[in-house]
Amino acid sequence: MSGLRERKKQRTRDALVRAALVLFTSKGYEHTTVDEIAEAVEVSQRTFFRYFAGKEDAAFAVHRIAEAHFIEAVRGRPSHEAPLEALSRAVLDGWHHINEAVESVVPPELQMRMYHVIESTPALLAAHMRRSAETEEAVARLIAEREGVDVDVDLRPRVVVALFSGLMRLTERRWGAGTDLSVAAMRELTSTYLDAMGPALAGNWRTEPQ
Amino acid sequence: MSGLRERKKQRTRDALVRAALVLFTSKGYEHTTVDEIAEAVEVSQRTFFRYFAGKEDAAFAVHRIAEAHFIEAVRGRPSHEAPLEALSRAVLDGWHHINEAVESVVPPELQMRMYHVIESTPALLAAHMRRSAETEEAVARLIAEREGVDVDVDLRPRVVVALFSGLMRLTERRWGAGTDLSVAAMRELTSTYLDAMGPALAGNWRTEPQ
DNA sequence: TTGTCAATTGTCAGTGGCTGTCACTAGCCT
DNA sequence: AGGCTAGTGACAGCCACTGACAATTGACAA
Repeated sequence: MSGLRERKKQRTRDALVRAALVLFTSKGYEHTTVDEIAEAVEVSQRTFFRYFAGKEDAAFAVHRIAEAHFIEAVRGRPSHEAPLEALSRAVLDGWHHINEAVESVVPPELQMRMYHVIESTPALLAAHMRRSAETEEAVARLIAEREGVDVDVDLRPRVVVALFSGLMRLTERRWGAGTDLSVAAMRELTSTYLDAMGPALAGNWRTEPQ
Repeated sequence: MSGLRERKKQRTRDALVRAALVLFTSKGYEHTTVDEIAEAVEVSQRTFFRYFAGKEDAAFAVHRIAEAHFIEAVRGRPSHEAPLEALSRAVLDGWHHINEAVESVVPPELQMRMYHVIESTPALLAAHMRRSAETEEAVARLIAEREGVDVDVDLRPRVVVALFSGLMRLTERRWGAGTDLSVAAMRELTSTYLDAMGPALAGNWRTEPQ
């Protein structure tokens, strides 16, 4: 199964991710060079690029795990839940499981700080948003499947997901801007914003201030 | 007013934008080097970087104009319109004016093809989404002002804008994926997706298929 | 006009991300 | 044991981008 070769490879990869995150969160993403990451793990720069497509790729190594878990969480929602409900619960319930999966590679606190770095580094934020857009497409297909409609004919799957994603990006942004970077804070923000959806789409805000 | 110096600068800048767009749309963004752009306008590479923060910045020179126009369009909406209505109309009506403003710098057809390049170039798509996020914040403040609420207390401004933006990104993506890159096509897609908002958020899709 | 100042530009040198190539080492398989 | 090959290091090179300094040129006053 897992020969010496493969295990060594996995260890090198994990070490690179950890070293990268430690450096990114301490000196900042842009002020960290690939050479420094490679040196910290005692491999050549060339080897770093054999594991990661680029510096950016290393920054999202952990994030990738979280995304995969979110998709699985959506897939696991009981089919009687309405689309928006399923998405909301997948996010709210998913956070704990995501953290479990992640901490086998890096300490959770490091990952939380990395979120902050991503949010405050333009290049990483941009990459993050593009990645989210890709996830969006996958989730839209999932929702379509759940509801038994054709994603290329019925607009609703992509529309709910687009609306939901817009809201989640807002939540992330507000979470990153704050000081409480805990999972609990994220959960609370998420439901607060979800609850604000209805009122925000209401026709007239002035007759009934919130 | 506009001395020789300033006019010359403007001409150089416009020439750089045009050269960049022509090259980006013909050879692709990544296969175009800054040297080539500079050479096409007969300035040094260093000069290019004095006009633009980077290659990416040149790619969005036109886009920037469109964004500013959208914000103005929102500001110009009569105050009796509900927030979502104002945003929708600003986009739908805005397209024509945006095109007018843009064509003084580059031919509209070139700009349309550039949209396509942005949509299909990961690095540019990422940058585009980050830029949109910044616009989002500005629009949220505008809406808050319109409705006379505090953007840091009332969640609704940011929420409508987040939802609306999610939908607009979806529209852009679908538009870019299609073959009809006309303004008319964009307008039609926009209202189609806007109309799908209600049904998509409805609790149960199965009882009443669309 | 002409001299002076300041803005604009070109040149040069250097950093850092990223890639291709090639030889070498170390795990794997018969 | 010995050949095979994945993984690696070393080196060279491309390109985006930046800082420093010198040359040029428009602006403006004497």
